[in-house]
Amino acid sequence: MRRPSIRTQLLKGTTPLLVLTVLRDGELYGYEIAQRIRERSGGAFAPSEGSLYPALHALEAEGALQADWRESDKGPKRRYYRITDKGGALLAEHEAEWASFARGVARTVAGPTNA
Amino acid sequence: MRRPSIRTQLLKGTTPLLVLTVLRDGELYGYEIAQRIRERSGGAFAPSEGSLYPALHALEAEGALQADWRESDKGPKRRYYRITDKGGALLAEHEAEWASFARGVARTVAGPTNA
DNA sequence: TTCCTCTACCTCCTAATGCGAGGTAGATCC
DNA sequence: GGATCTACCTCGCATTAGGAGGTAGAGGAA
Repeated sequence: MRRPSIRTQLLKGTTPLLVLTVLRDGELYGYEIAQRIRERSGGAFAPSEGSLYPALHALEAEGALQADWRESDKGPKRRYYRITDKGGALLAEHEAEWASFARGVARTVAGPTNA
Repeated sequence: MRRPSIRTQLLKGTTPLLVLTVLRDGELYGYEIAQRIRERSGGAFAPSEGSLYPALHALEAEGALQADWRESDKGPKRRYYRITDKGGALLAEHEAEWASFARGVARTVAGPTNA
């Protein structure tokens, strides 16, 4: 009954934040998004395809992302995603939530003695 | 189909960390644990009973917590929990995981420009 | 040609878990 | 008796990360 790693549970809910974050700096296609997240997190996160693609589709359905297919000269077609205004607002919301959440954890873990 | 708040998803996986943290400073019973978490988080977290009690039972089953029933002079019996050595180790693990995770998010969200 | 590999997309299923709703009981007060 | 508060508990739903498996194009090797 190995528990499925603490990390996996902590990750829940952060995928939209991470995806929107890397797309803030320009359009990318799926694989690239995963790579960027891996790079920028310093290797801490490596989203699996099974979680990344569904998340992208959900964000697109929500209107947070816009996407189109493009040919590649060296492989299959790619689906490029870019962030919309709505996505920008959602990103801000996610950032705020994350900040408040992380602050809450820090405060709780921090000290036994706090008023 | 309102999405169930970002916060609810972020919370996943943090309950053991929060519970073990407040118990590090002394034994408490269920309701008290919830109150302490609420206080210490500055109101950011207010674990529901539906998530708190199952989490306590799981931690106890894992050997991270030890518990016993005691009478109260002003209400129903209470179940007091205290942290074991194993629980201390688990807490350390959760703290480390959290720290690394939060660092990863911070790094990713931080800057478009990082090597 | 045929085969293998790499890129790039996708979906199904399982496991974990927070939460709301609902339920049991003791104690106190009107 | 009835209401209310404390304190415990469980059930079922919804969300979501991940692994496994599947499709398909392009390029190189045998």
